[in-house]
Amino acid sequence: MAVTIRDVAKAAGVSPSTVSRALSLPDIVDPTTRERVMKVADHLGYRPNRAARGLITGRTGNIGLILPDLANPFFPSIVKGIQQQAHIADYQVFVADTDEDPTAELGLVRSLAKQVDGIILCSPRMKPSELREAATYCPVVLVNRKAGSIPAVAMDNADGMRQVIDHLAGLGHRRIGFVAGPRSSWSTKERLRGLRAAAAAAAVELVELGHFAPTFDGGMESVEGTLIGGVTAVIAYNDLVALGLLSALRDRGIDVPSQVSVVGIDNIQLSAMVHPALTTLDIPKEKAGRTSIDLLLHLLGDPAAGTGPARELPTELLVRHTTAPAPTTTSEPSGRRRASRL
Amino acid sequence: MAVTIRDVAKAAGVSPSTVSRALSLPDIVDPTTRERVMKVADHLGYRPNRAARGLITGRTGNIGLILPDLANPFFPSIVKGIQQQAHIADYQVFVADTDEDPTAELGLVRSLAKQVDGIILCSPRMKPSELREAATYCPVVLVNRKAGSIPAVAMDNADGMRQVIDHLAGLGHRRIGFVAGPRSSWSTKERLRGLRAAAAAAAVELVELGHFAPTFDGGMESVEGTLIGGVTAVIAYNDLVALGLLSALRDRGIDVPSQVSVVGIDNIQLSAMVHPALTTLDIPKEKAGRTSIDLLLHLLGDPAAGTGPARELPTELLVRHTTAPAPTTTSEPSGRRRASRL
DNA sequence: GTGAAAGCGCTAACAA
DNA sequence: TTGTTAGCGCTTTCAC
Repeated sequence: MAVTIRDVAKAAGVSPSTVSRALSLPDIVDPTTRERVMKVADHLGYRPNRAARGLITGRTGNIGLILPDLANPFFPSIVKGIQQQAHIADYQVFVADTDEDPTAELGLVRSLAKQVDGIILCSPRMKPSELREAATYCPVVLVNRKAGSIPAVAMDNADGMRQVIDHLAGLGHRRIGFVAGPRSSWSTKERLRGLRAAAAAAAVELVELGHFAPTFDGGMESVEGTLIGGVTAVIAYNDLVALGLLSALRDRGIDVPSQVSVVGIDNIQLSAMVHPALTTLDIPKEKAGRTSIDLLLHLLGDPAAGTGPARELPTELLVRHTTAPAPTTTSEPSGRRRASRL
Repeated sequence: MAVTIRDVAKAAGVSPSTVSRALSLPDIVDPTTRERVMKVADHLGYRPNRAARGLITGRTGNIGLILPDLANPFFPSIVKGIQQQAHIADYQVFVADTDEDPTAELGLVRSLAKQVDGIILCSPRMKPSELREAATYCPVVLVNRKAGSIPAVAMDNADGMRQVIDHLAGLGHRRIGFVAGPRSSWSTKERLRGLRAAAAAAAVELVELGHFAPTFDGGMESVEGTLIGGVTAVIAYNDLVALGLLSALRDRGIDVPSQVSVVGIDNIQLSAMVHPALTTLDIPKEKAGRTSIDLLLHLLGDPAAGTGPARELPTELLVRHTTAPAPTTTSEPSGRRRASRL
């Protein structure tokens, strides 16, 4: 078997406890001894068994991450942010994908709870009561969701939606559609709320085009409603939906820049790769990941922490292609502005 | 603290070992006792501490997954495949992203080895000697790589490259470029080898356009070489590179369908989302993930397994848009075939 | 500053 | 079939 703390102790001529201390609390052991132990440990290729350590300390050195769908490029970005910080703090990350199944979330929390020091729930779809239950199993941090006093990292949806509406309104759009995500999505509700407020403030009409899966296919399905909605611009739940919608519009021969403008949310890499590029609301995804784990680690170190308000991350509208509405639909002149094909 | 096996034992009026058996080897315990124990355990919300169990059984119930870059959509697909199977077998998955840093791989293997029953190395960039070392730390399965007798899952690069070359040659292309990935990538070497063989067999000229990062940006950078290479078609290391190249070609005013054909590899979701869609070589990614974990679990159950030959997964060329070369460059007629813009 | 001993939660001999 | 005992690898009192 592998080399244990006893092997090191024996080889270094000290007791296991001394080895343990030399590694965990270097300060309280004699420098000479410490050096020797370190050297021997290194030489033998000793690696502490974290499970054994966890058994006694109650700390596993692992954190869990539960998210709806790794296939949505939005999430890998967050995972990368989390991994970076986790690695620095010497934590390992369990990743679990629910495949957009809200009922799977709580079960995953339960089965993960014992093996981790904390769990980051990314865009959880579960009900508030379940969220509260989840938080009883182990420390939890939320991303893209707020619920009671559970520590959370979210984007500033109100401000983000305002940016999008103001931008489109400024171009002359007066009737703007919103393709919503799943009903169970907190972001859907928040964005809807933000859009309504912003639309009212900008005196434009917001047309709610229904709920769709937060995927490319979901976006394609939303094309019907978009067409009969009589809108000159559409805001999609996220970039994937926006791209699906665009694809379907193109399939139907709708000339996208001139007839309809589409704006996404998330700024996934892909949104800049298509041609023409998609105008989208950037969310600092890796930063959200980093913030969430910072919050969690802070919480673990100081259980009193985390009761503060949720962190709100700023968003930024990336205008890549936008167009004024066609003269047919509104009275606005179709100016020299570029087209939001995508 | 949480409810332990002793709590259950006490409440059920049996010994801890009976509880343990009732849960792990239900067959060898009296049905009546078993029922009672089960009920009490369930009622108390007992969840076995896997770390403690692992300490004694030597099995953690975890598996590790190390991959170069979650931001490349190719990898999340594999992760999803792995997760599915892992979940069924009641395994948790540690995911670690190296950020395309080959030197980080071995370190991750070492730090993960103790906490997992096995590791899946996805597209590892490390040297064969390091790979051999990695395999000494814990059971390892390779994806997109072969090395000695280490169990592996790989695509059939030779056949895949033949499909691509035959397709392009059939359209009349006589001078075909290849934008290679990182030198440290095994796939780069294999694909190069396959391409050379296929090109020779089809009597077309293969122009090696250099090595680039396996990313969108890498693809963009490859545009220079592509332009001076005098090729009518380009095969990219993967879809991301293909998309980057296409974007750069478009930026330079190169009319992509008529002047250059581009073919990708991987069939990431994205390749079907762009317009026009990218012709690409499909790799069964989720299946690769599932196969790799099947291999690993089989290996864990039966240490004699895994010495067999590597699994080779079939690939399939998805022709979405392709074009014959422009008449200027070769003598081939530019037929009625469609254009490989993307 | 260091060692001996106890025990984290669990399973695997070995008895009964 | 079940209980008792020992111990996985580690940390942490408590003596010294």
